[in-house]
Amino acid sequence: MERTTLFAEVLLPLALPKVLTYRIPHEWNESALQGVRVIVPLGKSKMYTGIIRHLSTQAPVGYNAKYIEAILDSEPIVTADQPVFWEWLAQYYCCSSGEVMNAALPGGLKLSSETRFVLAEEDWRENAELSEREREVLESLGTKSSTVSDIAALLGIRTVQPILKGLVEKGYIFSEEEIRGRYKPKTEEWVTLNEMYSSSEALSILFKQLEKSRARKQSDCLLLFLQLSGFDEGKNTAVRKLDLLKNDGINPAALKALVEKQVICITQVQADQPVASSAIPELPELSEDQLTALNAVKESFETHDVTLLHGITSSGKTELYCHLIRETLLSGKQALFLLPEIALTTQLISRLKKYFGSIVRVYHSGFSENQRSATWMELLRAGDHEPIVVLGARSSIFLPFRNLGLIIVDEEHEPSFKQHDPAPRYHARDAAIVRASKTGIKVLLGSATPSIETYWNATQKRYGLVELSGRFGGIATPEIILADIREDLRKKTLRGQLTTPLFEAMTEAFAEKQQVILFQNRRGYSPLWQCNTCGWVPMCTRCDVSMTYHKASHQLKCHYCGYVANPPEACTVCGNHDLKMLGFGTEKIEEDVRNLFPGVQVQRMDLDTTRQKSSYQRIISDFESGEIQALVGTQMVTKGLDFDHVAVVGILNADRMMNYPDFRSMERSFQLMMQVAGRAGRRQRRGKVFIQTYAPGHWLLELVKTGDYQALYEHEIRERYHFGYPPFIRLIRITLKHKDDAVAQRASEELVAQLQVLSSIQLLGPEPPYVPRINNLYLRQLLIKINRTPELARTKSFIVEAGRKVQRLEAYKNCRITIDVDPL
DNA sequence: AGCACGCCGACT
DNA sequence: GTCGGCGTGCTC
Repeated sequence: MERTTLFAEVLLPLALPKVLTYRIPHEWNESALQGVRVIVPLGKSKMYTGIIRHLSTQAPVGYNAKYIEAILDSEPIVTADQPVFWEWLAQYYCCSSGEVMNAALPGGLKLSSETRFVLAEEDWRENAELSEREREVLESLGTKSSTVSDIAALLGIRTVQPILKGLVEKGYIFSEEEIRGRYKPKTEEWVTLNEMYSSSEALSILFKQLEKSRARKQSDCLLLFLQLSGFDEGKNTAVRKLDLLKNDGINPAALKALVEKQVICITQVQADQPVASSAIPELPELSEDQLTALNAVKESFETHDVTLLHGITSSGKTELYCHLIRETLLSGKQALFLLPEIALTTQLISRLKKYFGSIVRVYHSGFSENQRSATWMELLRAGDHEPIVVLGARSSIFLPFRNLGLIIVDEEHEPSFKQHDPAPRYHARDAAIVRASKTGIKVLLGSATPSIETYWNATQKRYGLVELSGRFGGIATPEIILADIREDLRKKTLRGQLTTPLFEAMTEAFAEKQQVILFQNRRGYSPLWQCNTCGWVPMCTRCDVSMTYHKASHQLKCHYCGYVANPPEACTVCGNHDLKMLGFGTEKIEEDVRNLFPGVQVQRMDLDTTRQKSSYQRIISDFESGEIQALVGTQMVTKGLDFDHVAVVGILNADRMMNYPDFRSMERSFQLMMQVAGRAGRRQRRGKVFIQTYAPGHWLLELVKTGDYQALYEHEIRERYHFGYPPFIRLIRITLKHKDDAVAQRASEELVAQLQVLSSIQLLGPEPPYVPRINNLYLRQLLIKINRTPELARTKSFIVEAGRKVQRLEAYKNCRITIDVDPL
């Protein structure tokens, strides 16, 4: 009889332009389902994990489909709506669905093969015709198998493929594909009684037989099993193998014999996850303001899917979120709480865990692949009404919730919600809103300083808006003081980088056993060295930026490509030894504080001091315990930290961020400064915030001083309207990279020419960005402004196609083009 | 992403 | 010459 042959369109986690079609072996016709994972060969020898998107009986035309190698799941690994969501994201953010899948699935669920080379012929030494390198490879394979990269490292060359190929052909080695799946769900072995022996009669016969064959151990074992399984009470429950074996006189051999006689069966059962205790806890009561706001949010959800909660720092948004989460869980749905990555490693987690206990799952890059895969599988297998709340970074919008009811996006304005590189360059907040809109999920955006776009959506009634005012628990807003750096320069009283007012406040704070946080948005010691004679500046050899001096390691580092060099003894142009340092970073501030306040414990917190994951935690807890009195850091010190004894906060150079050439720089600076200021004086007393500046009269600083978000919004939205920026238009940024500056320029001009035909867009550029060369590639940027048009999707595909057309041209084919939709 | 193929400089 | 770097194109 003729059997149907099935073909599967398989989505692979790669930047492939389309899905690939594979053939399904007949014996798997029944188990090949949409949404299950399969292992497929791709190219010469690699195996990848893919997901079946569609099944068809139609053989593809023009090529012979390869067979799928294995089916990994008996049930779909994704919920039905997920691939649809992926495709939407791929289209919106101009990338392939494979790239979205790659970002969505935790690593542990993406098995792939690794080619390992194994020695086949022990007597290779006899052969005199082997080259030195071949001998070296065979020698190392004598002890253990290796991967291609192992061998490349061993030989110190890159092209090892020909050598290996030669050895395979000559029969000295062979390769094997080892499929590496990193996710191993914890399983336990459970023992059950075979149906045959469920009656007392059958059992007594069995016992007699065992006695006859002197299988004493076996009958002991069986007896104990029956006891544990509650046989006497007429029950026949399964018993954990471990529980059985931990009793004296029970040995594995006896158990094995019983299994062989088919008296009992041993089955692998997925170990119990810390089962979500379905009890949904009570929460501390809300203040009157919070309760009013909570009711307002709920009311708003009746007419809006998305609501913005605008509440200043420590106005108690978290408690409100918790109540909302609780109500969602009570209604039988699940909740997702999105936070910027960095805020996830802090106190908030312990707070939520305290409230919700085992219902909470945390999901971000700090967790192992196995743990993340476990969370994924747990959500997938959870009952529709199982109460679960996931606390996660941006990638948790991809989790397979069965019955999601609420998404909270805290610190909605945070730029880290947007993935920068690699594709998909998605914004988790926007993606959450899209995911929610298709399924009736409610989204709550929370921020003390909402992004201009979000606030605009709220004022346009597209989103609901709830204002939460008043600091929670009677904490006073900090006093903000502008410290004029020029004044200290004139009087020559600048201490290191500290102005007199900041210095004095710090002195007082330390005397009163209070703590200080200093913020400088730049790491290293000094970002710029300059020859005092000729003006020469040490630059990165691969990028067009000056090298930053790091004193601790006594090195010059490029913050763009990571290039490291030794600091020059003298100017390489004029030979003069007179080099001066301009500008300052966190390292310099740390040194200043150490010099100015001997005896005060200072700690720096930036990328350089938190390379290992644990060090971040350690610094936080040392600061919390009071072991450290002064914390000097970059952005890191601004996120999600609450400390009780911070009397003084210093922002060391407000001007740099305000002068950054970007249409969002005022908004950003305002958000950043408000956030840093919020670290001051959490309880008991009013904290002081010093903003050091060369321009104390700047309008933005005045607004920061009064914390006037409304005024900032009014100002910014007018500018955005006037100059044509979001939310009034949509932005797409195209970056072209080429090793030749002129080619990059010409290619971008060609792209402009291609795009000129679109009537609904305006083009800005091409122009070299702020840093015009990174890693030896010259950059050009093109900003596309798209008017609000219903043809957005078509415009985007036109842009993607235009990019491809440019790349197809002979002269520009090795030009790299990246498209960033809604760039930040 | 990884791997093969093909082109070209700098070594035996 | 040929080894090995590097760019380019394809993968069902």
